[in-house]
Amino acid sequence: MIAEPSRNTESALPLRERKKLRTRRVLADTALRMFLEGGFDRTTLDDLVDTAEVSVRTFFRYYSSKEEVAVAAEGELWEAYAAEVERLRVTGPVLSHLRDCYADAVRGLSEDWTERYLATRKLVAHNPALGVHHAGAVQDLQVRMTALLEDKLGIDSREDVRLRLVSEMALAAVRYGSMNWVRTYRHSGRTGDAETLIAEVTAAFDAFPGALELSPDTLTRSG
Amino acid sequence: MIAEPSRNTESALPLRERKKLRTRRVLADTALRMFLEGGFDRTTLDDLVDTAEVSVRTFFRYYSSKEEVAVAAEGELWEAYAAEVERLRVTGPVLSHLRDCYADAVRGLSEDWTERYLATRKLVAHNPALGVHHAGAVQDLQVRMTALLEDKLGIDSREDVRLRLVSEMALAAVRYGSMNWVRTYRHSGRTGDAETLIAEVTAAFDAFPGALELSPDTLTRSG
DNA sequence: GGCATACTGCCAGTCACTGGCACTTTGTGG
DNA sequence: CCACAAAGTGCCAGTGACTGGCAGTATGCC
Repeated sequence: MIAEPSRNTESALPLRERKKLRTRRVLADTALRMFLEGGFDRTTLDDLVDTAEVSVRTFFRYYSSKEEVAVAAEGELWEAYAAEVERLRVTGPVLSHLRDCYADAVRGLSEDWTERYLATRKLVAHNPALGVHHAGAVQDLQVRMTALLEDKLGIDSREDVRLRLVSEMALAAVRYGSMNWVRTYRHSGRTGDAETLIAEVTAAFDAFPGALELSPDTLTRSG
Repeated sequence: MIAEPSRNTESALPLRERKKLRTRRVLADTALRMFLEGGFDRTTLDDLVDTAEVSVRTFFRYYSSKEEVAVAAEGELWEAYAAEVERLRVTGPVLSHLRDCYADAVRGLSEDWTERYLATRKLVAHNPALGVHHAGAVQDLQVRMTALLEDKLGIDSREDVRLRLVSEMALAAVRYGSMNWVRTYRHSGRTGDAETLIAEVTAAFDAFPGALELSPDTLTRSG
């Protein structure tokens, strides 16, 4: 649920803050590596904290669960996405706006994020418990984004059905686009790139009008 | 993830099966009652199984987690929904088809289901852990429904973006509609009724075209 | 350098969840 | 009616995630 601040301000912080940031990062990196190598279930928290050289108690001051540290990279994305939606003024169709915010958010992430994210997604794909946690995080984001849009547009989502549906659709597009992106790299050792991810997600956003009309009669095989 | 068979066949089963069904039901009912009265976190599994008069070991032969038994009523709905989608042939727009399947599924559930479902949703609303579990269950259902539609329509969801988006939209409508329905009864002791639930969800389904165009310019306050 | 504050580690505990084995109950065939 | 196999259940002794409390240590501020 909590993510690193953006990359450019890293070194201008007081020593204590830099240390915390570093611990946070070491934990996430170690976790990702160990979970990928030894499996999420078979790697115990004790193993992890020993390797990362912190105590169990400290671990829980940084991450609220074993699941959360595993998907830390994804958490960064959600933070950035929410921040971008909060930052920009809405012009034009809301759905297109959310599509563009996603692209901006991804572009603003640190250099090595793409690789960590791809690894995270592969991990999630192999583990049901992480899948559940992932679904929960997306749901949280959706609640958060709906609240942001309510403020910005001055609509109450309880009165206007469309507002909540539009954020549901946005997250659906994000989920679906990323899934396709991950699939591209499955079994290949290649590292993904951010622009391809953005392209996949954008395509999913833009496919909404067509999806509404999908029916067995009008079915063309290729779509 | 597992639900009771439909109501009409209950008594025609061998003794052993009826006993199992009864245990399953006792566990779900007891859990719902105890969690509502004493809180989900503060009620331990030991408390629950003592009251339900089964051993811990047996509990886990019926439900895979404390969370699952708490949302058993919702599990029944997902089972029924998936079964309905599997049963019926798709005619006309897929989204409308999924909307109608939902209505049929709800109508096919047992008499007291509505009340249990409403109680379940209130419980979920108060507990983050249950919210996460709920999100995971919806995600599972979505994967399952996508697979069903792939078979029925002969499309590969990896090739045709629209197929997966349509099931994302269906589940979004279901989520949103039920949320509104639950909100109606919040704080009131009244018990909800199934037709109102169906009406809310149907309205959400039908609001999709409008949601696509939602923009700050074309905003009418009422929607 | 001294002090308040924040961060960390250790300890002991709770609780969800699991494998293994012995026991009981149910359905079945002589 | 009585075995006998199969299915269901309970007990026990674990493992592992997570938490509260307290004492020790480091950092930032004067």
